[in-house]
Amino acid sequence: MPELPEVETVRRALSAPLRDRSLTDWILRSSELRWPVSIPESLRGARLGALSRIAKYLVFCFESDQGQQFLISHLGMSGSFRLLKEAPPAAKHDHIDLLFDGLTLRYNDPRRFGSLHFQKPPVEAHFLLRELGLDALSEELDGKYLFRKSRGRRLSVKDFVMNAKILAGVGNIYASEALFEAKIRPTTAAGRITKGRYDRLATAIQFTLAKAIDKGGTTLRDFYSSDGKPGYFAQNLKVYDRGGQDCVTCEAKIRRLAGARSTYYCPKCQR
DNA sequence: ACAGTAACCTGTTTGC
DNA sequence: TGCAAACAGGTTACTG
Repeated sequence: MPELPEVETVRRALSAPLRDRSLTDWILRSSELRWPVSIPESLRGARLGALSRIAKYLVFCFESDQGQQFLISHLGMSGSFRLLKEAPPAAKHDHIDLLFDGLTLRYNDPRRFGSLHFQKPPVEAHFLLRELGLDALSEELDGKYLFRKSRGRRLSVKDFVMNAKILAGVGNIYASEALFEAKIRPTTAAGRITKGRYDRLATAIQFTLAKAIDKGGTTLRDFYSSDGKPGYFAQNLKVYDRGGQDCVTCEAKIRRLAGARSTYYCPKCQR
């Protein structure tokens, strides 16, 4: 169940091995993902150029004599890409194989909340990307941006930073973690937070995401990168999934708020 | 425009 | 042990 650092980890694992390889064929065992998948015939033989990331989307840029074409993929809650030298028989939920010369890229997704779309340039015109706010790691992100966007808004600051139209790439784990770093109570209305605190929050978001990427992401249950490695940031989580445990910096106990998505915070450090 | 909720799915954990 | 409920890292669509 990947957030931005996990998607970036996957991107890094796939980029070098797949770059410049040609897509020779594909196997579509099930097209029933979040949206129906269909792979255009024009992609056959196309060479993979850059593999980039926009928020939690992986963007594969293919080049051929037909020009550029993009594969836009999202892992949803349970999607994963495995890179295989010799592909074993497909297992349950192995929906799609993309066959490159010498390597198989296999997409598995039990819950089928993930997606694959194909798009001609400009890639950012795609309906899933069109309305995204700033990427959470963008150099343009600062306290001023968050402060300006939040004026008059009554939703919680946690829901505010998780809103992809405002800030794209921050999910439930890293929202809680960044708010702890910034010492901000997650339930505070976004519109009532000062500029100075948003300065701290912008810094905390980027710091937290960067550290998680350094550790290869967070493996709580089932996240594994495309080379089979887990992420090691779970050991660095300060509040997420730590309800009832001691705060790492004071004597208070971490609280968990149940809701559509659980929120964790320290009632003493975060005011 | 905004806020809140339901919906899309399967698998695992928790509680009775 | 069995069964049901709750929960899981995401996002869109719908409602008021």
